[in-house]
Amino acid sequence: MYRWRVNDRGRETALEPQTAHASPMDAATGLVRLSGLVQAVYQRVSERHELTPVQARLLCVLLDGPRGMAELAGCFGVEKAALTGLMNRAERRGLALRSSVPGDRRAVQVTLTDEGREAALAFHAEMGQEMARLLAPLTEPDRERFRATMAEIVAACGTGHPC
Amino acid sequence: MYRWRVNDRGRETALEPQTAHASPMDAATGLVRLSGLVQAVYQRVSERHELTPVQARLLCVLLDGPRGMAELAGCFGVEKAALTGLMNRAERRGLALRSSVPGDRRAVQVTLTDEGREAALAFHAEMGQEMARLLAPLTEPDRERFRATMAEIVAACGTGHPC
DNA sequence: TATTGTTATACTCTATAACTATA
DNA sequence: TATAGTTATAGAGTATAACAATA
Repeated sequence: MYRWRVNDRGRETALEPQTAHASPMDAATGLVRLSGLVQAVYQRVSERHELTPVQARLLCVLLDGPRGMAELAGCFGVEKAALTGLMNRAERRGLALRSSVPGDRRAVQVTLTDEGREAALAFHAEMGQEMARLLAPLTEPDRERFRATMAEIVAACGTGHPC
Repeated sequence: MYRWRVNDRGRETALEPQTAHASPMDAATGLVRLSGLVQAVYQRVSERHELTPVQARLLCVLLDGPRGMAELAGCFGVEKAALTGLMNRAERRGLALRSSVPGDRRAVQVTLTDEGREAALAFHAEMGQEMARLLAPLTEPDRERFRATMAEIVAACGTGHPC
């Protein structure tokens, strides 16, 4: 996506342009590529910690405190039925567990195990390092400006901000 | 910037609600969140075109021209066995097809159907619009600077850039 | 022997729909 | 009735390993 270029004849260019960037990358392409980079790192760091990306995300959300199943489903933007399987696997791996909620006998509370908390913290720390490495080529002023602009975009788009 | 807003009585009020945190969003968090935003849009646009995100990506890659199965697998960073199922579904939906390669009777060439090309172009166009919308809150100079910085990051990290 | 692609199997993630239990 | 969560079923995407055909 957004990697190809169509020449002025409306024909696709051949396999060559992998390195030749005569025209600068447009903003849409930059966003998609940057996002792809971050996702790739996320997956790689997850694997390094023997987690799937979704599990890593679950653990990180739970670092903020216990959550209900429906709450987590809303967090992830998936149906609550999907959380059941997700939690079954997380529980089987000893990363999180369900406990009953005193006031409501329908509800369960999902909490991290000690192992899950350790994994979440380790994952989070390593992601921080990897993201810093991604920004390492920038000068400090550029980095700060980039950070502020990202924050602005996220804030402006924060309509449905799940978690 | 965006820290103050004038209310309907003409008075300046701080807008704390969700965005004005005591501590600003750090760069790593910004990258992960921004990436999440882009991925969410990618998925939403894919669904709007009755594609899965992976199918949308496949079609967009194929806009550059025919590709072999192993080549596509490398593109996607997955095992070639995964491409078989991916292509089976794409072919079943009439988006792409396999054809034989004259010089090599082992190989197949994957090409877009007319329908697949239309879908890819429509998807690509809409993604461009959505990404522009994401950047709409920025001032023009900020947007240009942001674009340039993204390009710099992607270029610097472009060691393994698949496609 | 190396490469291209497929098949078989298993697992994760997700959606939908129907269901139970509780509020 | 509404809410919290589960079960059942289906499908997409992926990995691994074994395989076929061709180079």
